[in-house]
Amino acid sequence: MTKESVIKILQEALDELDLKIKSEEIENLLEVPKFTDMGDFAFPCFSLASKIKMSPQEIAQNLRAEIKKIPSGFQDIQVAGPYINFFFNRKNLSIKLVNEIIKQKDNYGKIKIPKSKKRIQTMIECPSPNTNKPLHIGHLRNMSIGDSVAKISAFSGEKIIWANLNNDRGIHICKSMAAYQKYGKTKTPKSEKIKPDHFVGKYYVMFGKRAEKNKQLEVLAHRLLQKWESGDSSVRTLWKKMNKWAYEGFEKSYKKFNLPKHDITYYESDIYKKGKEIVQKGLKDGIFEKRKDGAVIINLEKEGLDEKVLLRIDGTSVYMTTDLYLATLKYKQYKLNKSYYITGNEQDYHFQVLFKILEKLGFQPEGLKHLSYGMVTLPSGKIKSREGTKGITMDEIIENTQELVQKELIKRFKLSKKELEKRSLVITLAAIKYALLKVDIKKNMIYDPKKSIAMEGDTGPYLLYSYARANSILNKVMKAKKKTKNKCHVLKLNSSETELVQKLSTFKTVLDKSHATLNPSLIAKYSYELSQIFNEFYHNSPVMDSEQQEFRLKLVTAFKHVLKNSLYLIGIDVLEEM
RNA sequence: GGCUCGGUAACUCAGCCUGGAUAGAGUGUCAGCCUUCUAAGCUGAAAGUCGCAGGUUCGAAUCCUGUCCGGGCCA
Repeated sequence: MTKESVIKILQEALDELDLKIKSEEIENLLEVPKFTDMGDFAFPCFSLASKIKMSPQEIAQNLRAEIKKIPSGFQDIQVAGPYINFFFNRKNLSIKLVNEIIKQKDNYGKIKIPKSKKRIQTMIECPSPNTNKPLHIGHLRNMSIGDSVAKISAFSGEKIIWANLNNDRGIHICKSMAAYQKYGKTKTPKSEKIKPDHFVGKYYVMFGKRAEKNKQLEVLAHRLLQKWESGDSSVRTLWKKMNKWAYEGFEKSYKKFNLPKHDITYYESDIYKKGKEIVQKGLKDGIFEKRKDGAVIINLEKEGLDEKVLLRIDGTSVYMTTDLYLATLKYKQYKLNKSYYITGNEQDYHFQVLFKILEKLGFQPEGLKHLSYGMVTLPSGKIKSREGTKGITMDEIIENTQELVQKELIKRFKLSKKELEKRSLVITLAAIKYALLKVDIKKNMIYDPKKSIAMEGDTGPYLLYSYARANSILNKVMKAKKKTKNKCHVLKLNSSETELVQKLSTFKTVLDKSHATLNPSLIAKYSYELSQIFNEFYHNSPVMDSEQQEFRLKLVTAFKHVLKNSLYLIGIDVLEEM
C-alpha cells in the first residue's frame, strides 16, 4: 500500500476523463494532508482547472465518480472540496510498521554499508578553538552542531574523521602570556585552584583591562610575538606552558560534553608558514599575480569578491595561505569524499574566498563545505571575550544549568549522590544541546545567562521525560505480568494512535532530509513533535488492561526506539527513569 | 559603499527550498485536569496588516522586483 497505488488509481480515473497526465506529474501534485483525518494522501485539482474549463471542486467530484470500486488496501477515498483524499487501511499498516521498528530496534533507520563496499569518508573539523581563553557559548553551539552532523552522517553510512585545529599562535595568546608574565609570575592553575583554561583566560581578560592604562603591556605582547616567531626559547617555553593549560581545560570540557575523541589534531603553529609553495605555484601558473608593492594577490573582482593578499610584502603568510595548505593536506592524508568546517557565520566571506581560490587552483575536492551557524549573542550584544566571559563560558553554563536540574530532581526523588550527579548531567546536556540545535543553524540567537536554559515545554527535558514515561509503562505492564498471550490485533485506531503511527512512519524521511541538508534542527523538531504526540496518547489511551493492550505495548516500544534514535542523532542520551 | 544573513503572536522560534485546505509550537496570561501507566505532563481560551510596497499566479508567509530596519563580513 503505497504512493504508487494512489498514482495508479488516479491515472486510470484521469484517463477516463480524457485527461492525459504523466505519472511523475501526478506524483508531484500529490501531497500529505495537514491533518490525519484528511487521509494519507491528497490530490489537489487546482492545476487541472486551468487545463479544462471546470472548477477544481467539480473536477474532484468527477474524478471520484470514475473510481468505481475502492481497491483493497484502501479504507476510503473521499472528496473534500477541491481535494481527493485517500485513506489507507491503517490497521494493517500500523502493525507492519511497529513490528519492523521493534525488530530493528536502535538500528531502525540506520544505513549499513557492507564491508566489501567502501564507505564515504567525511572529515568534520570542530570546534577549532583559540588557546587564549576557555570555551564559551559559541563553542557549545559549534560542538552541538558538529557532533550531530557527524552522527547523522555516520547513521547514513559515512565514516567520520573527527578533526580539530588549535589556533595556538598569534597575538591573542601573546596577550595572555604578557599579562601572565607581568602579573601571574609563578602562579599556576593549581596554586589558584582554577580550571587551567580559565586560568589562561583570566590573564587574557586582565590584559584587555590593564592595557588601556598601561601602554607597556601592548608593547610587551608584540615583543613576545616577535620573539616567539624567532624561536626564542624562554618565550617558547612560556607559550608551551600556557597552551598546555588551555588543552588540559579543553579536554575536560570535551569529555563532559561527550564530544567524540578527535582522530587528528592540527596546530596552527605547525602549519602557519606552510602553503607558500602552493602560492608560488599559483603565481607561476598565472593564477595569482604580484602587486606593485611585491605582495602576492589574487583578484576576484570578476567573481564579485575582492582582491585577496596571499603573501605579504615581506613574504609572510596570511590565514588564507595556511588554510589553502590545510585544505589540501586533509585530502592528502585521508582519502576524503567530504570535508566540513564548522564555524560561526562571521567567517562566511573567508571561506567563500578560500573555496574560490581552491577552485581556481584546480583543486576541486568533492564535498568541501563550510557549515556556518549564526552568532550567539548576549542580550547586551556581541560576546567580547577580552572584556570577560563571566557566566557565558561553556563550563559555567553547564554548571549553572546542572544546579537547577539538581534542585528539580531533589524536589521529586530521593537519589544517591552519585545517581543525582549522573542523572542531572544527562538532563543538563539534553537541555543545552536541544536548545541550541532546535534553532535553524543559520539563525543568530540570543543567549540570556539570567534566564538560563528552560526545562518545560519545547525543551530537552521534555523529550527525556516522554521517553522515561514510555519506559515506565512497559515496566509496569511487565511487573504486573498481565501480558496476555493474545495475538497483537487492532480493533480500532483512535486519533492518537493514528497520529503516533504516522509520525513514526516519517522518521526515515526526516533523517534523509536532515542528512541531505546537514540540518540537525529537523531531527530536533521531529523529536519534539513525536514526543508531543506520544504525550497526548499517554493521556487519552491507557495501555494496561486496555482492549488492545498488545498493540499499544508494541506502539510504545516502537516509540521508545525511534525517539532514542532521534535523540542520539542530536547528541542526546536518554534516561530509563527520570 | 559592496557582499551576505535575517525580519512571522507580548517573547523565543517552526513553516519559505518544492506556492494550495483554518499561518503552527513553546514561554508568558487566563480557565480546567493528579484515588487510574511519572503533573518536567494533558485539555481549552485569548493573542498574528507573516517588516512595507508592487509584480507573477485561479491562488503568495512561500516565487520575482523595489524599499525600510537589524546582525555579520569585506573595504
